[in-house]
Amino acid sequence: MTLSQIPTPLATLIARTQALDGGRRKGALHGGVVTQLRNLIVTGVLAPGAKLNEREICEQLAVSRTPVREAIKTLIQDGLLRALPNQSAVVAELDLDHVTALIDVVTTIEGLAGELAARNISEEAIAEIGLLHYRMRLHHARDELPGYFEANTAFHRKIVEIAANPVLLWVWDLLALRVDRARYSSNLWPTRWMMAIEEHQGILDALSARDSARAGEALRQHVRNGLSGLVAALSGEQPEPPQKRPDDDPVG
Amino acid sequence: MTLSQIPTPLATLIARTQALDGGRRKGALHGGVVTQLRNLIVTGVLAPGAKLNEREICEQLAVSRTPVREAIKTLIQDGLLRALPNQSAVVAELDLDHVTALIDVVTTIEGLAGELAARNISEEAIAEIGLLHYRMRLHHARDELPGYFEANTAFHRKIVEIAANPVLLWVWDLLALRVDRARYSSNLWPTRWMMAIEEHQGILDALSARDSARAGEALRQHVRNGLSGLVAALSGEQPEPPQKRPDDDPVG
DNA sequence: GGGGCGGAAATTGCATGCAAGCACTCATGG
DNA sequence: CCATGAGTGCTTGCATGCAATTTCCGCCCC
Repeated sequence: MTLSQIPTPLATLIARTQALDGGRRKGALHGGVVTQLRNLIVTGVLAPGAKLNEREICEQLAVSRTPVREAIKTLIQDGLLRALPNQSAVVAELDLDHVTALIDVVTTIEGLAGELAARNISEEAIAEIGLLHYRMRLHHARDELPGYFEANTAFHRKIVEIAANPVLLWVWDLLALRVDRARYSSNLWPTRWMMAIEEHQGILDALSARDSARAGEALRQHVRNGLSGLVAALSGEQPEPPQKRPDDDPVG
Repeated sequence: MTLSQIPTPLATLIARTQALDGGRRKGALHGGVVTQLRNLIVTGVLAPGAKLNEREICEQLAVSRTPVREAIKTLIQDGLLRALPNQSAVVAELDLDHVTALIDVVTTIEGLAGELAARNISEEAIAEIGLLHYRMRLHHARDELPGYFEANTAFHRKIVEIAANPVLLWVWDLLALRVDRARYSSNLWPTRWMMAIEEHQGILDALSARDSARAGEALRQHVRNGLSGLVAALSGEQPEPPQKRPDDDPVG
């Protein structure tokens, strides 16, 4: 079932983002296509298992096949797509097993980041983290989920940046793609908001105190809690059984 | 300084590997080019900072630019190359800082792998690990460094496989590229052989006993020792200080 | 002699053309 | 009615052509 057979939200979403001829600098197409497709996959607009037809993407993004092909290769490397030989790449499945597997790895990585960050952190960095924390609280108070998401990602990434370990940051960025994807495909978050904010406060405190062990442990707990809840949510709701497709229900 | 200006070991090495038209299956060129270039980079044949001229690679590998371009993009994703806009990709530097940064991350990842593996390990897997351990001892006894390298990598990767966490394996594979690269660029290993083998024995014992904590700790110690030694070696020899550039030394 | 500048060659980035392989259809036989 | 197989169209994989940008070189000016 290709995208052209459904009302193709792909088209509308891409159209809204103004294709990607904004900059028109020479080397911008490849990166632009990667970003576009990545967002579509992470946010779930392109459902797991969906086939990516190069030709269609070319038309929607108004570019030729070359950058699209390269972008697809990139996303395969990132693990967001699966490659089948001589066939369309498909959006990688979001197995429960896979998300479960993420828990241990991300927990470990973020724990390490917390430990390292607590050692290196400067007053300025503490202030930046605090700023992001309060941005999150603000978004929470206003019930602005997207803003909260963004600030949350920035908060965690900032900690990894403070850890001042480029390899760690690189790995974290790769993992964050998958975490975000899982996060977007679940939508029970309000229940964890309060708890997450308290945990963030604890992390901030530990970092401010430059307590390496406590920061690491706080982050591990926080990440494990979050991802475990996410897995629970996914295992409870994700089966998405009556995801009625418009061309079903032949009676109507 | 392009490759064509030096006796281009690239050519000879690639020629020896019989280009890559062996299989001639349709979808084999891209992967083949990636593998070729990756090996050249990891083994150090392509020195850090070297520019990769697409045209030259095309000629040497006897393929067109399309698969080469895609392969370069892939290697950029892997962090083995750095992309400059509208310029040739260059082989990523092998900063001491970067290798140092690897220590913490790889240590943590392998430690996690050890913990998980110790829980899941089957009798068959124990035997496989033991087999690899003794293959290493054999290669050590025979002073066969390449064989030892290979078995060593297989030993560590097998542990990660036993951990049965696909995300962990994915991350490990990515990190292994960098570790191998650093390892190839250093060449003091004989001094650590004996110690490494003892440590491997300890890891094997811990895994056999299904002692998760001990296995994790043994692996962490082992990896940290190895990588620290590697950093020490690199910082001692690698600075390649009198890498006299022909246009230096205006006195001469 | 040194530094700045103009132009040409070379290189990357993107678009397109062509062939091989897979999927889908439909007819055919059991 | 179901299984099977040939034919056709579509899709990917690779090769190649064209434009923009960088780089390199020689030249000119100071």
